[in-house]
Amino acid sequence: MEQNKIPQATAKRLPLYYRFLNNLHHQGKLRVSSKELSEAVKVDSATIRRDFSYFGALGKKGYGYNVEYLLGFFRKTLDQDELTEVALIGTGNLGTAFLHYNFMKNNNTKIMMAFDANPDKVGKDIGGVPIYHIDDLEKKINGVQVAILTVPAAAADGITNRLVDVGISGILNFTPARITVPDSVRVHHIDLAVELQSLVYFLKHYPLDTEE
Amino acid sequence: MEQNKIPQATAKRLPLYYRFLNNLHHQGKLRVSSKELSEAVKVDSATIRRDFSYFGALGKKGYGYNVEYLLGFFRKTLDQDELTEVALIGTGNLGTAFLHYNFMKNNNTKIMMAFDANPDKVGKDIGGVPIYHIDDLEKKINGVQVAILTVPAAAADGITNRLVDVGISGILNFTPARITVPDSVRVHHIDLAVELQSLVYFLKHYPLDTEE
DNA sequence: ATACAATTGTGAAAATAATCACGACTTATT
DNA sequence: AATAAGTCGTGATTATTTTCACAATTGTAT
Repeated sequence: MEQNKIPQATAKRLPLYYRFLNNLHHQGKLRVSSKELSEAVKVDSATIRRDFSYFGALGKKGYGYNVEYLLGFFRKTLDQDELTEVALIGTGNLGTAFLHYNFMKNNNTKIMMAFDANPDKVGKDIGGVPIYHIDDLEKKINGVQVAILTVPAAAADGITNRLVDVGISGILNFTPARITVPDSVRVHHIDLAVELQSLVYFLKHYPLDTEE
Repeated sequence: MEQNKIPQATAKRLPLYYRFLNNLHHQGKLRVSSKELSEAVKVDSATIRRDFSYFGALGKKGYGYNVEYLLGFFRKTLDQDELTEVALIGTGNLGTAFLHYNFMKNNNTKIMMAFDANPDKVGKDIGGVPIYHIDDLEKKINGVQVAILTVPAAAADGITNRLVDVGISGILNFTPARITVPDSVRVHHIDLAVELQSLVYFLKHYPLDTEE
């Protein structure tokens, strides 16, 4: 389960590579070079070759990479044969956007259930995902390892604690709150206001002609 | 407009610091140490001190940082006295989430207008933001520097080209498409499926007890 | 067969970022 | 005053990530 020593920066790019390889495969493309892939995903070609090299020699010199082979390899590496079950907490607009997003298309990842505090929403479903009341979190979540947190900031800490207690492994946190969890739980923060503000800062302070 | 040499990693954290300083200020806190701030924003305290040090000596040894002073300093540094106007393209669930988000609360950033292809939405407004037809993009967008792109992937390239032609400076891209722009335009990609997939990968392949 | 063009995989170098660790200074306490 | 406790700012170090650049290999064309 661990082919160790893959740099984090590389690991973060793997799902991106995987999706584009899927696209290429659907387009019927048989081979691809790091240069082509580079133009598609906007990552330097040397970086792509380096990333791939952590998994061994996946390509052929003078030829490039066989799309089908590479795709198969990444499917295994990204555990795409095993379904990952996800719960979504908070069915506001952002949460609803996730419920309509078909993660199964490219990734073997499925939102199994959603929770909300609003009784009008409970019992219905969105995008085929049933909505339960947040009070029933402990009763229903049984075994789900990953949670997407799209609740109001004020509710973030309370729900986080309940998720931790119920044994969640990972949380994708879209609230502005920087939640506190034990070391055994992994949290990725995506802070929409920070992202916007950060883009603005770069625009104003960095030359309009270079890097990233 | 450029106090150069701020590392990108630091620049990305500035909006986060700014928001938490705002919180502290609202709570009536007068001083704060890098250690306290560290616990709140989940960034190592040495990193925080280093980040601040790029702007000079903002704190006092043995004391910490004066919240009000630091807040004022960051307000200037982040150009919070100048309004940043934003346009949002695509008022699906994700776009609507942004329209309800009050960026003005902490940041002097405002979504001035939204665009959509659906005639049923055109002419209405969401969260006080008027919705125009996407065909009127060139007519209406006049002068706006930043766009948030929350359209279906298939529409991303076409709209990007139109935004570039109309002289946009920055795009916050939420579509899975890796859009192509000239060097004079800055794009930040936030790819929801990749974020989710990447979290799952880390869970399965990295020891449940260490870093980040 | 041979030559040419394309493209990988990777050692080495460079760039970027995080962390350690401590001297210097500030405030609080006795 | 003197001492103790707290905290910054930063030189130095370490870690991580990106990029360069090229020998080795492959496929294609003649």
